[in-house]
Amino acid sequence: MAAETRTGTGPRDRFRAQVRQEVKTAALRQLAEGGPEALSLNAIAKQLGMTGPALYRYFANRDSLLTDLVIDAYGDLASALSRTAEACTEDAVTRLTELGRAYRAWALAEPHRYRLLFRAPLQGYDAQSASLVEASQPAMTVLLDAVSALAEPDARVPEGAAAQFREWQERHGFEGVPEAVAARSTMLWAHLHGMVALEIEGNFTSMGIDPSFLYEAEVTDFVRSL
Amino acid sequence: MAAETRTGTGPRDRFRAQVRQEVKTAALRQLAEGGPEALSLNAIAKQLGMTGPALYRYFANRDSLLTDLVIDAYGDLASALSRTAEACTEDAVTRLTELGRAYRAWALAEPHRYRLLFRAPLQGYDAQSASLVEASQPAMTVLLDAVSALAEPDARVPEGAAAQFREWQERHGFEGVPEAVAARSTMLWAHLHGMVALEIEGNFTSMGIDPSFLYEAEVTDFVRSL
DNA sequence: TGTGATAGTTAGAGACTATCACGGTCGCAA
DNA sequence: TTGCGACCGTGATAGTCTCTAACTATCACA
Repeated sequence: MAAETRTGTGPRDRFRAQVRQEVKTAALRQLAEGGPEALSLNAIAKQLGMTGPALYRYFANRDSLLTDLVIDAYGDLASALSRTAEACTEDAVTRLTELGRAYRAWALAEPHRYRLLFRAPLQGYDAQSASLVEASQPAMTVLLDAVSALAEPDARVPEGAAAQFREWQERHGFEGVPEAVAARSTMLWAHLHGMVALEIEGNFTSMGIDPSFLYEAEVTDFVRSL
Repeated sequence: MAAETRTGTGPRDRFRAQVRQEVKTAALRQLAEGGPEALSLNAIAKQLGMTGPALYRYFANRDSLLTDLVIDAYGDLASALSRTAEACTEDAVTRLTELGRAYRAWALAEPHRYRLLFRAPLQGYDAQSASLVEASQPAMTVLLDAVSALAEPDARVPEGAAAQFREWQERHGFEGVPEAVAARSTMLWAHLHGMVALEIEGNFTSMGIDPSFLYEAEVTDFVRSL
């Protein structure tokens, strides 16, 4: 399969990597303009000055390109979050607050990529989904760390749920964290996602409301609840 | 335009209405199986025993059919919620709690329709979007009522935001409700949506976690915060 | 300098949305 | 009852898309 990513070092491999990158860039532009349905391999190829079928030398198919974009996006989100966490040298409360803001900021800056991440990550439940779940972990790690600095580790979690969280943590190497912290982190994620998802889909715009202060309230409420 | 919905009463109009309904039913089945991308007018027509172009007598185009489905779905959600609210004769706390559960239950029962509602309701910002926003109001009304029975009406809301909520309420006839209640209701909606959206996209499944207890915690936390 | 892997092309199958012109049919009014 | 007009459904067609196959040109490297 010529469409696989073999990481060689010859000039041909470097050329290959560059074209792949150009394809992805063009794809992101298309995504930003017309949504994921508008992503057309044909159009991308034309933009890069080649014919449609040439792209299949670089990506096995449309889904494969999308998967690549998703993985990149997870990486970007994670590094944006961890940069924020590291830059914030103050107390744990402001660090978590800043993290919440950074989450929204990233989503608003690149709504099409955010949508790509959390809209239907597992459309095909096959092999790829495993790598997608894998790719989503670093971002979760940042959240977990920030929450665990604040949450009381002994809050009670129903036994069944606790076991599920323990297993999940073991599977992904979050083993130092109490289940209560994992549960609270997941709820924080859900809170942030709820606001952000409604916002980027235009629900607040259509209400004529600027959700900034709602989001702020959301974050501070959560931090206070820990 | 033959594709418009003229509401006459002759036999021809009744036939027309029935075919439109059959088309929508087939569309929902397709949607449930393969997601919104899989919705194919061609396939629907074949299922109903006609050729593709015949469908254009009933719906102007693919988007028009989808818009119809969205409006129907809003109606269904609203009536599911209001049925729950009316059936619950107990105190305001359990009524709001039941409402939260009903919201999730509807979304889990028909994830494809829930997705249709909150995924990209305003893809084209033109005339249709107004009717979509209109269609989403009844469900919001139920939430507002249930929250206003509990929330303290004098909680402070930043002045700018308060003005926005006042305008929004005026536009849609929610005028009896204090702005603080509107703000809290919106946050409740965001909470519910956050959990539900993550759940129906399979994020908890891929974590191996049953989010039921998280959702319960979500709802009770919110009710307690009022 | 020759050879094999790779990049890109054209042609084409099989989907799809959507438009058009045509013929059949049904309802309704004269 | 009859005739007309509105409406339904069809086949043909344009234009889009993904993806495959066969072929050619080119480039790296031994």
